[in-house]
Amino acid sequence: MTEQATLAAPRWLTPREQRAWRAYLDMHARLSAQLNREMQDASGLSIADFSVLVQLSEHVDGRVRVLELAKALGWEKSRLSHQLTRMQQRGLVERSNCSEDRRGAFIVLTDSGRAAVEDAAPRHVEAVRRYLFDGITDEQVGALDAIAHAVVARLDAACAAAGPDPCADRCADPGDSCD
Amino acid sequence: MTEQATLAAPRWLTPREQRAWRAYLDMHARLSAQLNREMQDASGLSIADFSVLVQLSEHVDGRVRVLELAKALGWEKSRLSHQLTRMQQRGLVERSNCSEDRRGAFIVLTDSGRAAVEDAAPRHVEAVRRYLFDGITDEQVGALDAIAHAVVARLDAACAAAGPDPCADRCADPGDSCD
DNA sequence: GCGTACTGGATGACGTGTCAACAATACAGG
DNA sequence: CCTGTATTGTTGACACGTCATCCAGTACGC
Repeated sequence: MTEQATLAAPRWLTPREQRAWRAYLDMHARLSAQLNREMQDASGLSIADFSVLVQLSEHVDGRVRVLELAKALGWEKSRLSHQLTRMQQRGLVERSNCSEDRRGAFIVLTDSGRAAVEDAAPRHVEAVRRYLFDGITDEQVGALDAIAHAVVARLDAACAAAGPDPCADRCADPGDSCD
Repeated sequence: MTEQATLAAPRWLTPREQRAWRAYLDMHARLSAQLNREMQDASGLSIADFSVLVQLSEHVDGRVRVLELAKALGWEKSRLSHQLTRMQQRGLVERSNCSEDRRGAFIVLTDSGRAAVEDAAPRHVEAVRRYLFDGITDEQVGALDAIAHAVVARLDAACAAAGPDPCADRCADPGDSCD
């Protein structure tokens, strides 16, 4: 930023760190925009649509409870609910009620939804490879993984420290999100 | 994903790559959510607000043309315009017209905006350090930087290849975004 | 000067994300 | 059984992003 802080000398980032941080932000913004755009153009799906469809397609019967889905994706239930509403309107999924627990709902993958995800997946993998993995070394893949796990561990720790109870919505680990 | 593709054997990610990719997605989702939440709680600003304010505060007179700002942030002009509208309503910035080019507009940092960014910055840096840099080695900082630059270079290349003209809106490099 | 093309910027529509509140059901204890 | 509490899921309000479009003003060829 501009000048030294008002009190308690904030440890500003070193030039190295600043450079890495800015590069990281830039990378993510552009990479995610590009992946989204390509998927939208090629298959009419957003990355969010795709992630949901992938989860559903990995359940044999293509039928999952909402909260289970939310946990698998690492999303808040409200976010998922909105997303499902939109996807339902486009015929990608359906809701069906659950007889064992009448509060609950099953989300069901439609044929159209299955077709969409199967069409989109190979293209998406190619894109991820093209922009990311084809451009970095095997060592860098390892570094990326290590960094990501380290950061997630720190977030988990902060979450647990802040208050064991309330974090429930966002502290779940995403089983696996896509690809 | 689930099974092999319909045609032209898509090169699926290796387990290593899958693991890294998922970890990366998870890290980014959670890190950005956390940084956003902390800034919102502590200073009432979003990361987007903050980025704009930082840019403005780095111009001596706190007065920048919209397109220049958009280029510095690496944002589309429309996104910036919406953002500025919201920020103006909250008194963080003002718009003033430009006499040299009567289409144009200057964006001016208000006192309130300056106070907000100066309050938020040290806390934000601390958070970035706490969740990211304090948890990784110096080597990993280098790796992160290298990876990010490699990816951005590939995106630039794709952008240039696709058509030198139309990419204009999103191909600009962000001068520096925050911290 | 005049028509045409380009530029700077705003706007509206719509998809997306967060938070807070809510409804309905489940369940535990008295 | 009845009452309080926790859980499942939806909704509404609002911030944010993208795309397509529009408008005013500038620039440029003639």
